[in-house]
Amino acid sequence: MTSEDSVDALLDALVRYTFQVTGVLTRIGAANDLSLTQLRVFGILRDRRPRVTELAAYLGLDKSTMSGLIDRAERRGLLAREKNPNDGRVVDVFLTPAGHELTQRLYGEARAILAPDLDRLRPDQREQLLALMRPLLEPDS
Amino acid sequence: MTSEDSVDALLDALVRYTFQVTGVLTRIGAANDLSLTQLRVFGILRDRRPRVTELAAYLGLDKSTMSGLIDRAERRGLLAREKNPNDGRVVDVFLTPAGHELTQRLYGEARAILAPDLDRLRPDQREQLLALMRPLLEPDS
DNA sequence: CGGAGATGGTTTGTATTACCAACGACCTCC
DNA sequence: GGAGGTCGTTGGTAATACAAACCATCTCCG
Repeated sequence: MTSEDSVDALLDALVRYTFQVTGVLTRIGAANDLSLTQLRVFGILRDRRPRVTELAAYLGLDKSTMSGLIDRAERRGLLAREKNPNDGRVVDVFLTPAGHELTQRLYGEARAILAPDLDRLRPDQREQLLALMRPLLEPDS
Repeated sequence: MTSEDSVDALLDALVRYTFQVTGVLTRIGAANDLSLTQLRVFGILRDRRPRVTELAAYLGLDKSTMSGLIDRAERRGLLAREKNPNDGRVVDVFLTPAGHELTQRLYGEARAILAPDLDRLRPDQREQLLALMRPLLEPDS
């Protein structure tokens, strides 16, 4: 059962760290009039162009929640909607240049806050951590 | 600059994974009528007995937000308030037995969902990941 | 002592986030 | 060329979040 314990301890650390990062991101967002959810939206849109329903699925939110979320961000010129040419029902969502810029800037701020932690790790440890983390980001989960 | 890149890539992976875990926790919470924020509250209270302001500081929330949050959870018997005997202004917050039980159960659910990912790592990799992660959880940040 | 100022938490008011149910537009497939 | 399904929005309600104003309590200095 040592394997069980090792999973438990790791899970605990991951969740704890997740909350910690969440706190940092919440503060950064607040400083820029963005909620954590909007930050998550932007994080997803960085390298994707999903339809509304896909976006909702990624975030675990209802599609009706997405409407308002997209509305407000669109009104601020940070992202945009576009009817999918292949299917008239579908609406694709994507970052505007201003949205990309803002996202980049916020990631920069996050970096400035979180990086000092990571800097405490040796370069080879960082590589190791990254390598260990990659399988956790696989699409299947 | 390879060191910079390594930090960037790692930070990106961490944030991405954080969002992934956040999604999982949001779903688990929703299945139990709890918001992500409440989950975070319970996560903190697992091993602490903070005053309202401390709790707000941990979460990056305003103290006025905490009042309602605590109200609702208290009404459900999951946590409780108690006047601090040393300072009449201060209100300490802590989990009730029912709250501890629920928190335990939810962590069990999170484990059931996230553990399969972690199981894909070899035991020694898990130890390694945990060891690498520990310094990130130090109090200072 | 005794009050002035600071701190801790709640209350009030408003915007955002989130769900569900119902709807209108569009697609699919027979 | 419908019937039924899918996609996104709208309307209604509750929870979440902030800021400002408030009362109670504590601190500390005269």
